[in-house]
Order: sequence, then C-alpha cells, then structure tokens
Amino acid sequence: MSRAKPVSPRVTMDDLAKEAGVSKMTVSRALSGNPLVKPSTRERVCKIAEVHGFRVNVAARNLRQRSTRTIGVVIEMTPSHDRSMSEPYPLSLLGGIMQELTSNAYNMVLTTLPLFVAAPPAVDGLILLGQGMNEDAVESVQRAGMPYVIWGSVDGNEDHVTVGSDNVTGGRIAAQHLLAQGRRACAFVGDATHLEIADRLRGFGEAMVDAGACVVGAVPSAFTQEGGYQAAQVLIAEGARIDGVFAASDAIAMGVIAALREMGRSVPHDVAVIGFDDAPGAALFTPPVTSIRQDWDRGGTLLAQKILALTKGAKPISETMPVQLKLRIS
Amino acid sequence: MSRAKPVSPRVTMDDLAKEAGVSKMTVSRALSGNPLVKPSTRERVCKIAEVHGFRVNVAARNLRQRSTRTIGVVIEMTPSHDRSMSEPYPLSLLGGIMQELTSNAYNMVLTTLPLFVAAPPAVDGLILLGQGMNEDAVESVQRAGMPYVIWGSVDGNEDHVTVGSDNVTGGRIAAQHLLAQGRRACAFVGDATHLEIADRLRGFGEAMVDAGACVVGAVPSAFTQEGGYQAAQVLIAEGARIDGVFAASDAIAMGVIAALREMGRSVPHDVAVIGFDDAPGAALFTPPVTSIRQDWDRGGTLLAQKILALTKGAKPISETMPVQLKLRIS
DNA sequence: TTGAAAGCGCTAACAA
DNA sequence: TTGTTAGCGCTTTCAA
Repeated sequence: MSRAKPVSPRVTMDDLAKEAGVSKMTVSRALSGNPLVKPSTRERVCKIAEVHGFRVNVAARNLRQRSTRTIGVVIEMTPSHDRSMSEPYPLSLLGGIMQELTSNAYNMVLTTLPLFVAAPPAVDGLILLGQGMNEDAVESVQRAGMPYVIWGSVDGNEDHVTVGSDNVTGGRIAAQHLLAQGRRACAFVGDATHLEIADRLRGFGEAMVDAGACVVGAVPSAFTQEGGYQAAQVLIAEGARIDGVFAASDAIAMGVIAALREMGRSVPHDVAVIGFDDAPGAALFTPPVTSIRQDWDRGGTLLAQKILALTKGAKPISETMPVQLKLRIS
Repeated sequence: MSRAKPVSPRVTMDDLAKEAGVSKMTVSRALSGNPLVKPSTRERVCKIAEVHGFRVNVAARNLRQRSTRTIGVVIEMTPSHDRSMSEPYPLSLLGGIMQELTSNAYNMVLTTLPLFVAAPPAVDGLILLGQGMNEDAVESVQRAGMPYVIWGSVDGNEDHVTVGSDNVTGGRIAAQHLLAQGRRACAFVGDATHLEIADRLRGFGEAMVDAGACVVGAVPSAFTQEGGYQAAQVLIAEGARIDGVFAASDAIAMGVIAALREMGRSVPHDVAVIGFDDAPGAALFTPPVTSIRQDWDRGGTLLAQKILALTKGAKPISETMPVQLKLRIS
C-alpha cells in the first residue's frame, strides 16, 4: 500500500486561514503557540493544519525573522574512511558542537571553504575548524561579514574569538614525560606549518632546552599513520640517534612506531614514543600509545557557546583549554 | 589594529542599485554572472558590491527560488569521543555524502530526529541514517513532506528509496569463513532489533544451517567495545561451548576478544572472531580483526546522488551494495 | 482576541 | 541590454 505524497503545491498559512475562516495572522499565532489566540480557535486551526500535513516554510520564516537558527561549521577537508582517525579535527569536536547547538535548538550545516565561497548556506554565524596553513580560511570567513569563532591557536589577535587546547603546555608535558624516562635525544614528527602543531613543537623544544637537552630532529608529516611511517624512516635514514619521539598526533605516533619496529628498534625500550589527541585506537594499539589528551568535547561545546553568544550581540572571549598526559606503554 | 565590522544594517541590492544608477534587477544579474548584462555595467556593479562588502541574503534567495541547495542528514545520536569508532554509522558515511553534495554545490545540515522535529532546518531533501529501532524516524521524516532517502535495509517497500550494504550476504560470508576454519559452534553478538543487524544474523544463520551447523547463541549488544565485552561474558556464563563468534561490528568484536582472553580463551586458537565494517582500528588491534567490509564511501555517494535526483523529480531506485571479507588474524 | 497592512531581500517573467 | 512588476510565505507592527 503506497501512500503516495502529492508533494507539489504545498499548502500555505493562507490556505489554512481560508479554511478556518480566520486571518493568516491568526493561523501563524495559533501554530506558534501564541497564548493570545483563543484555545478553541487554536485547536481548530491546528487540526486543519494537521489534516493538510502543513509544514511552515522555513525559508520564508528565516527571511522574515532575519535569523536561520543555523550555524555553519567550516571544515578543512572532507573526511574519509582511511582518515577518520587521523584528521586533525575528529568527529568528537563536531559532536561537542552539535550537542550544544542542538540543545539550543540550532541546526548545524557542515561546509568546506570552497563550498562556502561558491554556495554560501543560510547561517547566522560560523565556526571555523582550524586556521589552516593558508590565511585564506580566516579571511574568507571574515569576508562573509557575520560572527565567527575559530578552533585553533589562541594568538592574542583581538579581531576574533578563538578556542583551542593549550598546545604549548602539551608540548612541554610531552618533553617532561620523555625526560623523566631518561630520554635525551628526542625528535619531533609533525607539520609545524600548522599553527597548533607549531605550538606543540615550541613547548616541546622549550622544555627540552630548560632541561639541558634539545630536539635532535623535526620531520614534517601528514596527519596519518602513513605520514608517521615515512617520517620515521626519514629520521632514521638521516642517521639521527634518537631515544624518544614526540608525534603531533596519535595516528602519526602509530606510524612512527610501526616504522621503528621494522627497522629493529623496540618501543618503548629503544625509543619511547608519545602522541597527541588520545585518539580512540591509541589505547588499543600494541603497544598502547602514550598521548596528550585534548578535551574535544568541551572544545566543541565552547565553540558553540561562543558563536551563539556572538550572534546575540555578546562579547565572549577566547579560551585555552588544559591538556592532560595519558600515560600508557609506548 | 582591529578592523571592526559594522555588521548591523546590511547593504542590499537596492542600495547597490541606487549607487550604480541601475535597477535592482541589473545588480542581481551582474552579481550572478548573467551574460546579458553589459560587461562595463557588470564591472561597475561588482566593484561597488565589493567596496561595500555586499553578500546576498541567502534566506531571501532561498525563499524566492524555492530551493535551499541544502540537504538535511538525520543522524540517530550525537557522536562523541568514546563512540567515534563504535557508532553504527561512521564518519566515512558522512564523508561520502559530503563529498557528493559538495561537488554538486549543495550544503549539508546535520540534525537529529528531535531537533528536526523541534526546529526544522531549511532543506530540499533528507537523508535518514538508519531506520532505527522505532519506526518513528522514518515516519517523522515522511511527515516533513519532502523527498528523502534512507540508509539501511532494503526492504522492498516501494514507498521509499533505500541504500544499504548486502547484510544478508555479509552474514553468509561470515559463516562461511568460520565454517572453513572448521568452526561448528558459533554464536552471534549484536542487536538484532536493528534491521541491518537482523539481516546479518539471518544470513549467518541460513549459511550455518546450509552447512549442517547452527548458531549456538545470540546475545544482544550495544555498538561498543564495552557492549561486546559484556555480551561475551554473558555468552560464556551461559555455559555455551563456542569456537566461533560473529560480531555485528568491529568494536563489538574487539570487546568480545578482550573478554574471551580474560576468561582464558585464546583468539583465534580456541575461538575465532569475525567482525563487521572493517573499521579503522580493526587492523591495528591485537590480533588484527577479521571483518566484513562495507563500502561506506560509496554508500554516502549513492545516498547523496539519489536524494539530489529526487529533488529534481527523478525516480531513483533502491540499491544494495556488495560487502567483502577482510581476512585477518582473529 | 483578531485582523490589515507592510514588508523581509531577492529573482522569475515579461516588457521595453 | 535594462527595467518594471509581482510576488516567494511568513511575521512584525499597528489598529480594531
């Protein structure tokens, strides 16, 4: 039994109004629960709306109310199967954002920078995930002329509101962890053109120097296991004598570990490896990967709270979130 | 230097028209690249628009064009850190959808069922991820009176377009794999109230029976490692003598393996375990988890293609996608 | 408690 | 090549 839907000529409030013998306005009030309308009227109108399967035209409402109750989230690239745990910004950041937007009855539209430029969605504000290597991202978002917040490095730029983890301290913690194990010849693997990664490297280097040690190598790497694998090979090929590695992400760390092992170095015996993010999977790896945990969930919540505040004319401030050592085996 | 933005009284096409000494219409045409406008006029208009930082009001355009170039994706629950690899529908399904929508210049709004009901976003069509245990989902989406497609079990219901993996065959393959290893006493772990999971169990059972074996136990489980862990304990506590387990997802499989090991059963020696999804992490687990791979990416692409086709008045058909054994150690 | 008027800002359709 | 007219469907504002 196929209940075919005559989707075509949507019924409008005008139609309902005629049928109910009231004005369009009364229909609008009745359906939106305005207490001014007489209960009997409301009931009648609602029943007629129900019968006709009426849905308000959201586009029309958005135009009239000058608000879409929708926030845009600009992500840098499209997630895919192989990358799902290796992206710089994981699902859980989106999860935090979504949680908070949802509980404020806001919708979330996902977009990429090119799409945002080519086909801007109707939104009241924007969350930009990552400053990116190019300043394009921030600039394009600024051009849109609407409120926005950024996930990334808090850089004291008063122009915009930023939320991010304390990457510098994260780097320091990684260094202290390795130093505490007696490691002295440590390398860094990760793409430091990325602002957040640069912060991690900076903190790492500072703490090393503070302890009279130093970073014996820094190799760029994509945010993937494969990237870490290759970077470790480069590191060893260069003849670096290392007993510790700080990887910019857990996926990278896993790749590094795999490469080290293939080259006959045991982890953590010969080389200790610490990652970043506390990605799901880090704990399952063999050996379980020691990591610096970011609170993605709270990050997402903060981003959403701040963009909502901005759309309401408030002036939220940038915020840096603490990170935490997750001690495991590697 | 803070270039504060006077966000307030947005400039409209009317304003530009006055300044350029042309009509609103010409401004609209010029900015949308309509070839009818004289190049010199277009240039003048565009320059003025640029100077004023003009952005079209997308809500107004949406209303007028009766299209939002946006597709809604209804997900069952909010993703979070712990669940990121254990959800029934992972990031990569969204990735496939996003890829396809993006290349058609469509935006994607993520929503949940309650939010969709409470604050419907302005969209031209819907993708529903999962039929859910409650029929609510499908019904709520139908009520919206707009085109939709569903990810899940293709059930011959002509009312809607569905895309999904061939779960029945997936179950058969799992059975054949275990049987080929000489396993005869196999159990199933997973929530069979979920339509797709029920299909997997059905195929599994059929193939077992075909081979003269049978399913010695079926324990429900949430889509998490924790769920699998508990289910395996139940299974053993019930005294089941098993040498094989088919888990409804890889996360569940990992939990099952962990529990079996703690109880002194070795995997795969005493008990072989096969999962489903080929989740990232399955290959990294110890032992690497044998799995049935779903092509999430293609699934997402198909969903997007079909919903776009529907919004254009075409009549796409439901589609079932093949699955594939990923042979590993477990 | 209800209604009438007046747009929100844009673009399809037709006219010039 | 440009302009005029007429809404898209809703809600704000003001009047009754």
